[in-house]
Amino acid sequence: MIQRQKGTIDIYGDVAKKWKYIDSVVDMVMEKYNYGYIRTPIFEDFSLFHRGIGDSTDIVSKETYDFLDKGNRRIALRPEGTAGVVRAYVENKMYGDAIQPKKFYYNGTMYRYERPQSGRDREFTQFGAEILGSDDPLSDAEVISLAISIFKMLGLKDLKVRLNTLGDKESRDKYRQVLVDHFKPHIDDFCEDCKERINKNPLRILDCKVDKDNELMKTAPKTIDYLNDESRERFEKVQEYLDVLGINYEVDPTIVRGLDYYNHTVFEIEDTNPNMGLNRVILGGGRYNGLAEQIDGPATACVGWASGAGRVVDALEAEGIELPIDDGIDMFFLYVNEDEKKSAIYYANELREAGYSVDTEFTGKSLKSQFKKADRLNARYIAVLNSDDLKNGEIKIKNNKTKEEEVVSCEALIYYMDEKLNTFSEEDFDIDELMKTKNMKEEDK
RNA sequence: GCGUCAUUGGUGAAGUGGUUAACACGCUGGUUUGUGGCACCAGUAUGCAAGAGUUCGAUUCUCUUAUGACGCCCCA
Repeated sequence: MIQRQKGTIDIYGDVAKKWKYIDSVVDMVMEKYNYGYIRTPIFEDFSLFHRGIGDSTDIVSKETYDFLDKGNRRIALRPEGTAGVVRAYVENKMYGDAIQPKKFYYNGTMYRYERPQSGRDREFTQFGAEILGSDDPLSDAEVISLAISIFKMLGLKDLKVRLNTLGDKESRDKYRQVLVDHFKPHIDDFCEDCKERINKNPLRILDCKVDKDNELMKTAPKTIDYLNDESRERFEKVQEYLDVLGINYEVDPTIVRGLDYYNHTVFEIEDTNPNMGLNRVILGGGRYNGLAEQIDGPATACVGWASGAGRVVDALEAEGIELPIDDGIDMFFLYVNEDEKKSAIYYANELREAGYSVDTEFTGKSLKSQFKKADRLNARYIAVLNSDDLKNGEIKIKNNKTKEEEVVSCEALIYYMDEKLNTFSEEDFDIDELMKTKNMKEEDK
């Protein structure tokens, strides 16, 4: 049997409805914040992701999903969304557009050649937002606020925003050296991995799981103490804006980014619900003022984040949040013989064109099993077609909630459904009441 | 790339070196010859991830491969 590829998932049924709902919330909130949808290719030239990453991590050597195509081009499946967006920005010379900065969002699949584990697949979906062309601290605060808006809209409550700054390049380099000086003399007390990290990526020692209780961890220098004045003031501004926006956050000096095009603000949002697995971070982002230049574009100040949709689904699950997903169909048609079947497809089609969700059986099974199916589909109404009724130009409609049956004339079927299912029926929509409140508001003015 | 544990029908699963692979749900049909969701009855894996080996004989033991869960590395 042909199986699905390692680290990939099939999403269907009720789970697919969740994903679709998340997508719709993302679209809606992004639009509110005036971020334009951008869609870049899933595969790119390998060097787009390779460039500037260097040998300090395993990223290139083992985690990029790459291959040679038939034209001997080295292709990489995108491991993240930002590089493609920046490439598109540079290639299409968007830095020349009248409206600046550019604000984009994306939502799509990403690929990493990794061993699957909890919260980690080889193909996964991320949505993300980027602001290209602004260095103002407000842009940092805005993207965080945007992220919180999305998660709030979805109903997530157990959120924790962790914030840190790496400072500018000068501060960053200085800090790195101080950190090495701090750990180096005692590195023998640390785990094998940390002995590697001291040379390759010293910032990562800070979030080592093995040595987290080591005394040197607690006394380790903090990025914040090695910022130059400009970087410090910048970080304070970001926090001021977050305060105005009413966003709770906590400054956490262990949040780092390995790649050297990152600077200044970095942040993560995690779901602290105990039902989440070990991988609780549902969003990560930061400022990457160095990236555009690395791919031969003009120096461009950028900030953004990406969120793993799969982990958001996990978080919704962990918090036990029921999404307002419309379930069920408006009408299910039952029939037994061929003439009734033809009427069923005819009227089903009419209702569908009138905007109702309708289904019917392809093969006439027993009435019993058709009733069962109507129940499973959560049909609000059931049309029981009967040759004798049809001869009289009538259809029997059963309300599947109250079990009441009514005989409706065929021509009036759509009007009948309009009356029964119209969401703007007089019961829920009292125009007089609305006018009253409107007038009151106007009086207030 | 490394490690631990797992893989039995449509689903949840029990089980054993030996001629019929429990039980439950679901599904199909019937009791009820066109009004269901209840009840009762019947049917529903020549098959135990794939391949190889050990054996008189393997779903059960061994090895390889694949996949899954979880962890390490890494996490752009």
